[in-house]
Amino acid sequence: MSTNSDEAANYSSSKYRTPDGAPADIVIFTITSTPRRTTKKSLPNRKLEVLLIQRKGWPFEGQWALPGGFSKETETLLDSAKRELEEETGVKDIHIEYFNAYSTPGRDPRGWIISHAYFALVHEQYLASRRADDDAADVRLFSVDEAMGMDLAFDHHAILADALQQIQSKMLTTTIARQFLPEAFTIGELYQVIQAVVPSFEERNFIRKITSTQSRKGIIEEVLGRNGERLQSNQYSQRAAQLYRFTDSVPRLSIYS
Amino acid sequence: MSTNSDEAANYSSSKYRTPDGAPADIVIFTITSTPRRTTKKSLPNRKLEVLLIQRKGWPFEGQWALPGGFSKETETLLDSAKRELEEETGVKDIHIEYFNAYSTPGRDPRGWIISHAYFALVHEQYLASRRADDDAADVRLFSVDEAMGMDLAFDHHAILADALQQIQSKMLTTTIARQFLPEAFTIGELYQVIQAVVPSFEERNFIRKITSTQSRKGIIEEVLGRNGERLQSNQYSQRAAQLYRFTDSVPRLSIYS
DNA sequence: ACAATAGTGTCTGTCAGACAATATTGC
DNA sequence: GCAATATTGTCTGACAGACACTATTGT
Repeated sequence: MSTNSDEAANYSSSKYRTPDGAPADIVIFTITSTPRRTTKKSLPNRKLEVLLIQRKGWPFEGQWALPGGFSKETETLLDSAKRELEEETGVKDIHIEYFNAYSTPGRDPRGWIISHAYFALVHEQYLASRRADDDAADVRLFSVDEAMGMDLAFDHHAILADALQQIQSKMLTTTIARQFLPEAFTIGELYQVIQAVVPSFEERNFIRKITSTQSRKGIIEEVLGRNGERLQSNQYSQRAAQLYRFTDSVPRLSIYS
Repeated sequence: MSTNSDEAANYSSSKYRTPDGAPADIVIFTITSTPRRTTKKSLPNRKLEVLLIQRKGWPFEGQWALPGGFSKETETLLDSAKRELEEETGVKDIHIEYFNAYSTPGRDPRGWIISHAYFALVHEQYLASRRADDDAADVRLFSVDEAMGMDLAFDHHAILADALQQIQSKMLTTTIARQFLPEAFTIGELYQVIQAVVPSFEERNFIRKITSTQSRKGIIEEVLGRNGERLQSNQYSQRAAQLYRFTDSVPRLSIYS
């Protein structure tokens, strides 16, 4: 009876056509804040942005594309995506999530290449250095609206569209909003983050629902100081606002109950 | 300036290690009904089952595994998965959905093989022929509980576990229950299907919530005959029950509203 | 009559949605 | 005082959750 390695050697001698690569592409989202021009303290304008790179070589030379790179045999796709993310942004240990694979024949002129798409959520402070060298760079943040209107390389337009749908859905059904916020935040900030990702979101009694509705009360909690006093912030307003943090509770949703 | 094909030819001469295949594996779920032994009409027992095949050759010869097969350069992964699904079950045009990729190095002794996992939901009537030749077959339905306790080939245990989590989540947040039900069904049947997939689901006032709660009323509707009379069924009960069908409305859930 | 499922009555406390009103405080 | 945001008051109709109760009909 033959050993495994014999069989493997035997197997690999087959002449099936095999893929020419398995890259991971990453849709890196961030929310940028720009102060409003008012005489009083006010909430900043927040905008959902996505990081694109300008391609240097064939194919699609000069066009903007999602950052990505070929994965290696010795790593998982997630490792590959994380590596790429760190190369582009300099940060690691960031929320990153797989969402789809793209395999339409001919999608990549280099050959049979199935791309694996991740999205990552990065706090804007981590991208501060990037934003300094802004105009002439080959790595830039674009507003999502703008990016959706561009002629991106490969099928990256479709990938971006899918990623956007993902993040919008997850923004409303999970607590990923925390990825764009500091540990302690005000209700106003949270509301803005949700609206930056899902512009159609509107909830008149937001503060009331999230703080005093029994069924939703669990997802955030008041931040208390060491003496049990409630910590507040007046960073964005004259009147100080209560600070909250996300709890560890995982919301469960159902259309049937 | 060189043409694209020149560049492609030039590019493909690179000697990067490339994957040895990109298979699609499919977790095929169905819900089987077995009549209860009662003297009166009664609802059947429903059980969530998954289709497994017994491997014929190296590697993992003799072990049970998820059905799957290598995709080709000329098809998308979805096409490949659909083809495989039809080969195993004889049915097509069935709900099939991508949910993850598996790329841990060494997961497949045949080489560097990234597997793409789909789940499919098949109405039990389509698998009726399979169930005839039951015991000695190399293709069989297992209850999910049983399958989760087996030593499956490759990392198929993890894939199955992920698929189960997916389908449970989607059962409660989307209308995939329709895939396991006839066009017109009773509330009792719907309740059973949900419970077959999510055993912990329990909703005392189920009929009331789903039929008369304003916010949920849209997802199913009464089935009416040609004269506007309400159609009922007494297949499973002495007292006839109103028939319902799913509407086309897509439920939107949010933890913030 | 009875088993098995289908569906309604009723009650209490909570929530949703709308909008007005008040609170706070740097400028 | 004013602007800008934060937070509470108040009201009505709808819903949630619990449980008891009635309805239907083949066997």
